[in-house]
Amino acid sequence: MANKKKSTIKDIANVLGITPSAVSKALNNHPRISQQTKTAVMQVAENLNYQPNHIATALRKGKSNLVGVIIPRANSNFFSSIIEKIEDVLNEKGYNVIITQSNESYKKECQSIEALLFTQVDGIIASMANETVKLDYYNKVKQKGVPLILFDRGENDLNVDYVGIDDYMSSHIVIKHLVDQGCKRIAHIGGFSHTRIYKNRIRGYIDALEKYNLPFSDELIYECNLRKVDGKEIMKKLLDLPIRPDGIYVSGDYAALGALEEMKAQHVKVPEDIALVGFSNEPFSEIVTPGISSIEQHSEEIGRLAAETFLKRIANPDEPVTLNKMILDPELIVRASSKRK
Amino acid sequence: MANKKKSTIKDIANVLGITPSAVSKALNNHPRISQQTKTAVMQVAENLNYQPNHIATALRKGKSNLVGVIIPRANSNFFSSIIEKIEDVLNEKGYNVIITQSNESYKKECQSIEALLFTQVDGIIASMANETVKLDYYNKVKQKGVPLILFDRGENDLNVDYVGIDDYMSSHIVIKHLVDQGCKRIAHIGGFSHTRIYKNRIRGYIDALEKYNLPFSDELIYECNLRKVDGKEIMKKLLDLPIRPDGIYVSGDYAALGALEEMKAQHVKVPEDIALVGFSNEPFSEIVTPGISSIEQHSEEIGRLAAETFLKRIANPDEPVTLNKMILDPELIVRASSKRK
DNA sequence: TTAATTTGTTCAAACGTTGGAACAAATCTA
DNA sequence: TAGATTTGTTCCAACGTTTGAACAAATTAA
Repeated sequence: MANKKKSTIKDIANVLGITPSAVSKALNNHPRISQQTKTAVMQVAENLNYQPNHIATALRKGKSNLVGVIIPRANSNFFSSIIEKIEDVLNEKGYNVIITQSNESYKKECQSIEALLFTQVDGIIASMANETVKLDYYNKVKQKGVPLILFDRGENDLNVDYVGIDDYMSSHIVIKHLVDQGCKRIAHIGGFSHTRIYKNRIRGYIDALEKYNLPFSDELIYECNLRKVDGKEIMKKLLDLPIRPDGIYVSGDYAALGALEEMKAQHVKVPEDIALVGFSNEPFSEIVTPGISSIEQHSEEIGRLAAETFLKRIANPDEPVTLNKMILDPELIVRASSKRK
Repeated sequence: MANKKKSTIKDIANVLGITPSAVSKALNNHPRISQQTKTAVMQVAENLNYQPNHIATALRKGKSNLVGVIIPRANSNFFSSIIEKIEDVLNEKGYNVIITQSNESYKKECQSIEALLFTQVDGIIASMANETVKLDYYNKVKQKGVPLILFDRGENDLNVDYVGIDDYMSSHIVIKHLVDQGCKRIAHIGGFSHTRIYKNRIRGYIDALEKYNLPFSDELIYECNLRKVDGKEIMKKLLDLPIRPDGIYVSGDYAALGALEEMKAQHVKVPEDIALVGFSNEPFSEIVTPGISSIEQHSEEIGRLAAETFLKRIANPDEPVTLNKMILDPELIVRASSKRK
């Protein structure tokens, strides 16, 4: 039969004929407890199969050792490797990680925040949903004094720590590459510009076009949810233009895939007729034919930095929180979809 | 300035000049508390922006309202939609979900279990890592009386609730389809047979071959980690055989993708020369060219059932736990990679 | 009118752990 | 040898909530 009843610090104390607080101190390696009792306590704890009650500790200490992570959707390599890294770093320090998905919905995101605050997490590491424009819930987190770290999808106005890549620069890198490959008319399939990262990529795209003296017009730029279907449909419109573009820069690999599919369907040669570059280097991008060139965002690095920033915040709770941006350099992985030479 | 100090039940009691226990009862809608005080308490709670301290409740009640979910890797549509559904169902009932990834590693999985037990979760819903053969840690969960529900990657020997599809039947469906398409020599790229689901698929494959009087030999079957590279390498070996197979059944879409890539590289026509069927219907499977036929596992349904089973367990804690398998029917999505007619 | 019941609240202990204050015993200092 | 210091432990209150028992007041029953 399983020994259902859990043993507590009290049980250990009873066995040894000492007080619970002595046991507690022994377990926490308090300097004033003799080595002798410490080893005795360890021994008995082992025998009784003692497991500390984390909840009691949390109540007493006023911290839960839980960190909440909010992501739009786990269903991408980018986010799942960030999480993996965050877990690595935080588990090391005795924290557990609660992951919730917003599914790109503002409402679900608010619920997640509520739930995490309710669970008394010691901090929240989040990437905002596409839909999110109102910052009220995030402000609530800040107000409660719960450390908040944003990554990838952030927002300057919140004035908190942020980890991400340089989106503006990414666009410049992509456009330069396409220009180098001989593209003269480059379209952009972007995310919605109310999300900061997509806005920056759009800005970067427009500025880079100007820099290289390329034509820009409204018919060359689209904003969407960046799902595969979105890429496909927008590609359709782009192919219907009187003058087709000869290069496409897409802000997400799923959408790029959709675009690629449509081009194949219409027998457009990639990259000869139209060169294609995606974003975030999903595993399938290297798999499809032709492989899709894409921007690698160094997700592990982002995860590591986000976790470490949280730890730093916890260590210095009095330090005032300000906008603290950690910006990593993007890297373009060139594949067949844009390699003409 | 933010009002840092959190208000407690005591504060409400002080304002109203009643005792904390009256407040607690009012908040919990105790029948013996007058409607009058109830509304008064609600009012004050609202004013003070009172947030119940979940940890204190957890300590007092002996339950955390946290449910742990262990998955091999979030990086697949299958797992991320299961999680989404589990969250849906459990949030509804006031539970929060802690997600951890084992990354297919036994060691990481054990750590996850430790961490979840340490966090005092009220139950664990898990899908086992590929690597896992020893069940000691899962037995520990059972022994502690923490409800354990397995999905997809389960193990009969644990004698707990299990939700998954009929893997044996899946193989039969796939083989029948390939036979219908005229395949005479079908190979299988499977997962490691020490994992129950992969063993069942292998058994199904072998039995189905026999049923249709098709040749079987050791050179036609491989076990691997089902990553893209694995599929690619094994495909290489299959193409080097003196007599090539004319149909390939792969136990995972990533590996199927690798196999497809290799066939394209060697100018094998798919499905004319070799027909291909994958498993788990990842989003990219319909995207690539040719689209990969695949088994749809009804992930939302699996998630829903797993969560509901947990709730049932919690509601009837005294009911003895036994092997309780809930098996869903798989569905083959036929795409270009295997459609010859 | 008295006893029994119902209603609304308070009391007190508990959940398991922690940590500062208090205290006795042992050791050191001058 | 008295006083100061160190060492090892106990004491006690606290973290915020819950809950059964107790109790007084109000209501009902007989």
